[in-house]
Amino acid sequence: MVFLKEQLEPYIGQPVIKATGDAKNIPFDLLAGQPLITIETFGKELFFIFPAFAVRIHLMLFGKYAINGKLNRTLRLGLRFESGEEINFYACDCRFLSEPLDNVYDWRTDVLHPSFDPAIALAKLQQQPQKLICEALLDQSILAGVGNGIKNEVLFRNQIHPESQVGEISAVVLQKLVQACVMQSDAYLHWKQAGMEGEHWQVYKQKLCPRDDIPLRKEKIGKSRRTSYFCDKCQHLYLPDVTE
DNA sequence: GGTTATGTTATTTC
DNA sequence: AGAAATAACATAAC
Repeated sequence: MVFLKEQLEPYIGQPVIKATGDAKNIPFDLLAGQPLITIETFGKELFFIFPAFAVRIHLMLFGKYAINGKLNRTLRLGLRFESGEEINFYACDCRFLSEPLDNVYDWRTDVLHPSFDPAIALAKLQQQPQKLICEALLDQSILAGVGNGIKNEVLFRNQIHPESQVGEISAVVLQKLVQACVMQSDAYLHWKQAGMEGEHWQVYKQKLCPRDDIPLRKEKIGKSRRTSYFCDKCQHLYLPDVTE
């Protein structure tokens, strides 16, 4: 969402002339005339901040947007600005927030936020020792913004098997993983900015392990059944010692 | 044409 | 009641 925020920065300061769409819980009439104070992001969420409220956008799996254009589908939320330019959102989740964002979001958990605090992420990971590492990294309350691609890349690059249990991984290694999530998220943003999205995945959506050319495993792991791409040969599995 | 997929929340079930 | 499983949403690509 940071990528989208950057593209929308020209609209900051402009009043919304008209708001349209089929989003529930969005007061389209109230939006008209409101000046866009600023735009914020938290993980995969984007916020349009107005003087007395905010509008939250989450693209989920299928969300799309068009800047100064329309897509051939049902409009969820469209904002036209004073300059005549507009932003249109489709198939996304929109919410109206009347509470200050600081009361709802802890910016220190957002991997791309300047105030991200790795010590908090580490502590939260250690509070869930039974969790599988592949699920823990996707937990938005621990590492907001980390998605399935970044999860797979971070685990491969640190040679950690996705089915490893958090409690069996040392603090030093967990710390490395947290750091890697930040670096990988940062790198992903740079790829997007360079228009080279998808060209830098080492394992995500790939067939062969780049280290030794053997086939990668692709499996749905854990309660959330999200796909993990991994190499059993390169990635070490940390499990409790069952020899009693 | 069936399955899968950058994700999360609501509902149902136990 | 509360945890855990399942459904729901919505759309393009393989």
